[in-house]
Amino acid sequence: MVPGVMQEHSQPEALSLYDRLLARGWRMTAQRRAVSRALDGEHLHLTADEVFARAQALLPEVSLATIYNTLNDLVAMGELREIAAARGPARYDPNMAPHHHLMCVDCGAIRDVDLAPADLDLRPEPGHGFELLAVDVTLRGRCPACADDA
Amino acid sequence: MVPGVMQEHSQPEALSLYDRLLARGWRMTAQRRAVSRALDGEHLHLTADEVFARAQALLPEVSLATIYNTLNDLVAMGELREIAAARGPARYDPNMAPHHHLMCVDCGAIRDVDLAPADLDLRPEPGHGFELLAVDVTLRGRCPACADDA
DNA sequence: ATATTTGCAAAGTGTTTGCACGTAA
DNA sequence: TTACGTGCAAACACTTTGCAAATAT
Repeated sequence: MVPGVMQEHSQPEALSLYDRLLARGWRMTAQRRAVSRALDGEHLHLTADEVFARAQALLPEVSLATIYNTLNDLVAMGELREIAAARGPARYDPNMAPHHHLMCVDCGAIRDVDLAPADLDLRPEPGHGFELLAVDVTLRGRCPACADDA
Repeated sequence: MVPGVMQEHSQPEALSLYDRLLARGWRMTAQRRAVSRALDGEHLHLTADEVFARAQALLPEVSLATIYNTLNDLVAMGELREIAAARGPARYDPNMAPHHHLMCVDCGAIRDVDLAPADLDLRPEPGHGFELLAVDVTLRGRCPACADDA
């Protein structure tokens, strides 16, 4: 695969994070390449530490501070989103397509859920004068594995 | 108003947090009274520090550690909930009736929203085998004040 | 009387920052 | 060449914890 070359017929969303960053002309470094590759994949909801571990596997000298810097930059650029669901360490999701999350209250496992956002966005009522920008939905429950244990 | 005496015709939700705690036979101390009174009111979404400030106004010797202990106890008891929306310091909501939140992306102000939970709960589909327990909805937008500034 | 709660201060997480050095463009 | 990214270590914000003294029941 040739980085930076967009195929005419592919959906833009199909590009990897790394390719999207190149396409944007983002100043590329070994560290940023390691981070963006660490975030490659579907249904990923990694913490900064997990991204760090994956990035280190690709580039052992990378530092945690750089992981944080890069994650923050990506979020500010709109190429990554911070998941609202979790209380502890922040979790990051490279899938910018609209979707929501289902989180296990016992083990913290997160799955993607493709609820039609229309279910909620259609309601102009609850605005209270707010200009509505986004709707975050987090479903909470017990995953099959934890349900068995209980 | 007589604490601990439940009126036959009032909805149980109408009791103040303090009264609910008494009714439950919770071991009451000056500190816990100060905290539960600090949380009295509608549409409150206080941080631990804010609860601390309000509790100090009622009982100057109260400590922040006790605020945290008490808030955690109340959450564990199901008498208080931690709002998922916020990233920084945790925010606590004494209103246990089902409702959601609308948060200003600029100033962080939070308002309650009474979306019918049925809008989402009706969908058995996205369970992926999970036993669904709750649905958190956070609407994000710009509040009237911040919209004017921008 | 005694099991529980409190306060303090210290430790623990998770994240950010200042600054000298390194490097992509 | 130089504006920008990186690494380190220290600082930071928030929360939890261990233990001795205080207290509700």
